[in-house]
Parts: sequence; C-alpha cells; structure tokens
Amino acid sequence: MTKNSKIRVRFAPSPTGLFHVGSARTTLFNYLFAKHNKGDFILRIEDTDKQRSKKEFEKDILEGIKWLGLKWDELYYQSKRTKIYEKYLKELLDSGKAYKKEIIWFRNPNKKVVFNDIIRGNVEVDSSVLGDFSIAKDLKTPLYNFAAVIDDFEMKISHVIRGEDHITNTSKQILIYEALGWNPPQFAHLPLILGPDRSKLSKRHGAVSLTDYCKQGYLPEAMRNFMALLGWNPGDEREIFSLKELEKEFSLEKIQKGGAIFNIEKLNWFNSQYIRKMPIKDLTKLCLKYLPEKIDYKQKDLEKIIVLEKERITKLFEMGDATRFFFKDLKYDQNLLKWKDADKIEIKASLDKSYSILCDIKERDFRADKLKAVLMSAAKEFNNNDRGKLLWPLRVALSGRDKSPGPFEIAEILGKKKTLERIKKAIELIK
RNA sequence: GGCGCUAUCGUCUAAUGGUAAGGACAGCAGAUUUUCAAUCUGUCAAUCGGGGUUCGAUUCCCCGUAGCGCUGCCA
Repeated sequence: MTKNSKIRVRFAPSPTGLFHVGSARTTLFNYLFAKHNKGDFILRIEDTDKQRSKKEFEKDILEGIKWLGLKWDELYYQSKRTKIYEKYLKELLDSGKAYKKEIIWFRNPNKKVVFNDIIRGNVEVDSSVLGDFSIAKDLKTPLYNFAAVIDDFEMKISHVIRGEDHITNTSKQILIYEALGWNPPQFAHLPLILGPDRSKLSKRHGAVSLTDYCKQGYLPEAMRNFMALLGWNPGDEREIFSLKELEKEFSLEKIQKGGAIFNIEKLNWFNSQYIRKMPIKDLTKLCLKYLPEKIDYKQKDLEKIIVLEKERITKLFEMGDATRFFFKDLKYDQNLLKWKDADKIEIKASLDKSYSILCDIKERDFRADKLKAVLMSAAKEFNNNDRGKLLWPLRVALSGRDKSPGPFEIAEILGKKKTLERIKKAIELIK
C-alpha cells in the first residue's frame, strides 16, 4: 500500500444467516475507521455459496446496517463477479500455482508467513501446517479465500478489518496475494464478542441477531454506543458517544486484544440512557407499536404517558405492559389497596376522603401540580406521620398496580371523570 | 492432537517502567419518596502463577497455566 492511497475498508458478510451482533460490531468498526480517515466504506455480499445464501438474510443484513445508521459508499455482490474470478483462476492454473484435482487447489509454497496486524503486532504462521487448500470448485465457482483476495485487490481495499477467527485465513490469503504478485492490504483482527461462558457468542447464548434487539426495543444509538465500547475505548472516562463523536475518536490502535463478553446489563443501561434523552415526540412515535392496538388517546395525553413511563423501562418493549392500565379497565385484588396494616374501614375512609377532595377540584384544575398540592396537604392532615395512608390506596385505585407512577400524574392524564370512576370502583371492591 | 491468539475488579475497561491501580455497568448501604423507577452520596471488588531485566514492574523478556479461536469442496 502506498502512503497516500485512500483508506478503503469493507464489510463482507455472507447472507447465510441473520445479521449477528458480532458482525454488526465488525461493521461498526469498519465504518468508524473509514469515516475517521475520510475513506470509503464498502459493502460486499459474499454469496458464492449458492446453496446457503438466502435473499431474506441479505435483506436482514442490509436493513440492520441501515438501522444502525451506517451508510455504505459502494455495494457489490460476488455472485455477479464470476468472470473476474475466472480470469485470475486461469492465471494461477497456467502458472502452476494452482492445480486441478476434482476441484481447484492452491499449491502451498510451504513458507513462513508473517504479517503485521495493527491490533496484535507481528503474527507468524508456518504455512506448511496448512497444506494445499481449496480455492474454487470450478472456474465459475470460487471459494471464500480466493474470492476475498481478488475482490480486496480489485476494490483497492487498504485495510481488512475482521474478526480474529479469520487469522488462519489471513495466512492463506497472503499466500494468494503473493502468488498473484500483489501487495496484501493492512490487517486488523478484532477480538471476538463472547457469551457469558467466554466462548464465541452464538445462538445458544440467546438473542444474537440485531433484529432481535431491534424488536425488543433497543435503540440503534444505544446499540452502537454499547458495541463501540466492547473492545475499544478512547482512553478517557466518557461513556456516552454519538455516532459523530465515535467517528472522531475512533482508532484501531486503541482496540483491545482479548475477547469481550456481551454484557446485556450494560446494554440495558445505555438503552435507558438514550430512551430518557430522546425527544418525546420521537419516543412516542417509536413506542406506538408496543402499545395496545386500540387506544383512543390524544397525542398530547399519549406523550404525557410516555414521559411518565420512560424512566421506568429499559426496553421499548416494556412500554406496552407499563402503560396498559391507562387504557384498559383495571383488575386487581382488593388487598392491594391496603396500606401497611390498615383495615378495610380505614381503606374505605381513605378512598372516600380522596374522592370527596377530588370531587371539589374543578375539571380544569386537574393538573398534577395542583392535585399534588391539594392532596399532599390533605394527606398530612389525614395522617401526619404517614402520607401513604391516603396516597397509596388512591394510587392503587387509579393504577391497579403495586408499582406505578404517582397518583397525581395518573389522575391528570385520566381526567376528573375517569379518576372518580376508578376510585368509586375501588370503594365498591372493598368487602 | 496440531497451529494461532489472549490474560487488570463479577463484566466492559484506564493506567505501557514510578498511581493510595482510575472510571463505567452490576452488587451492597444510605439520602429522597405514597410504591416503583429515576436521582444523589457512600461502599465492596482486580493486575493468572513462577522466573528474569531494572533502583523500581500491571507495563519489557522467558517458562508455565488457563481460556478462546482455527483446523470444510462455509464464509
């Protein structure tokens, strides 16, 4: 590679499965490296295996990359480049560097292969342990190690950034570059993403496709931030990074050498951070598909509900359950209304009190701050040491839950009519 | 088995010859609160082992050990 040549990297997935989070991180790192260096990020679909390649997987991968907010500069399909591979295959066959025996084999020169990995430094492999290796089934059907080399050369890839599970392939590929008289690109082998048992993250560890995380309501900005910090960090103590900041800070030299466990707890933390930061209009829109289908709430009320619940959830998926009581009739056990060791008479008295107070408040004064002022002082009067005596039964009457936002906020959203209805129902429930 | 890669709190990591080994997540405790969440404060917790090199090693070298990866007519 000459010093002034443009930085060009590629992510080269084979569409034989859903977009894996490990692949997603490799994509991210390639993208960040390209953008940091004002280079190109190329996407190459490695669909040489016709049996296993599926259109649906290709779609999943492309959509996953878009969802992450990453854009490719160029897109290629290996299945459309057969002629190019054929040309070089013939060249190798003619020069005797490859031979045909059922399929096409690369003649291993059995030498020591050394390459300087940007992340790991010098990596040495005695290629004789590799033996001759297959590079094509026939002239029109190239195999991975061969097609990848041809494309990386033809596409002028300057840096190959991929998982460390490819280190052995790199030695083979360097041999092919040399046989063709080409200079290999720079290599950077990323540490793997691991499951909790420290083995390569795979299906048996649970959700591994990006689509799964998207469906559960993880935000792309959280996913990005989390994945970027899995094996990389800029050297200071910041945790939250926007895409732009990542592009600015990223460097391969700061990548960790050891594998990193996919720590869902940390992902959850990032996600809740981003959920809280998101503008309420956008968040409401995103939450829509997780809410009960038939709701007759106005946009304004919906936004108020989302504001109340967004600090209580870590994934958008939880929004449906968290907000159900606003839209549906309540079902709960009368015992839930019980604050500490209050008896039925006390609970009823408490609810009666709330009811009469709220009855006296004008419709237009049904705002959380106003309700809070009135009810808090009433609660103090009702039982000086323990405001829960008034507030707990009220909150349960309105939410039907042991855990929920406060009664004032719920009452505002419900409105006077519904609020009073629910209190009345609660009173009737007590037997 | 062979080859390769790796090794700091439970987890993600900072510190590349001189630190009381720092931060974040999780945990725990407290404050706040009608509940939960959030928030704030505090706290627990690590350099795999053994040799070197050096005045001094988390850091450099060697040997172990452990873990992982690769070992396809998949990519």
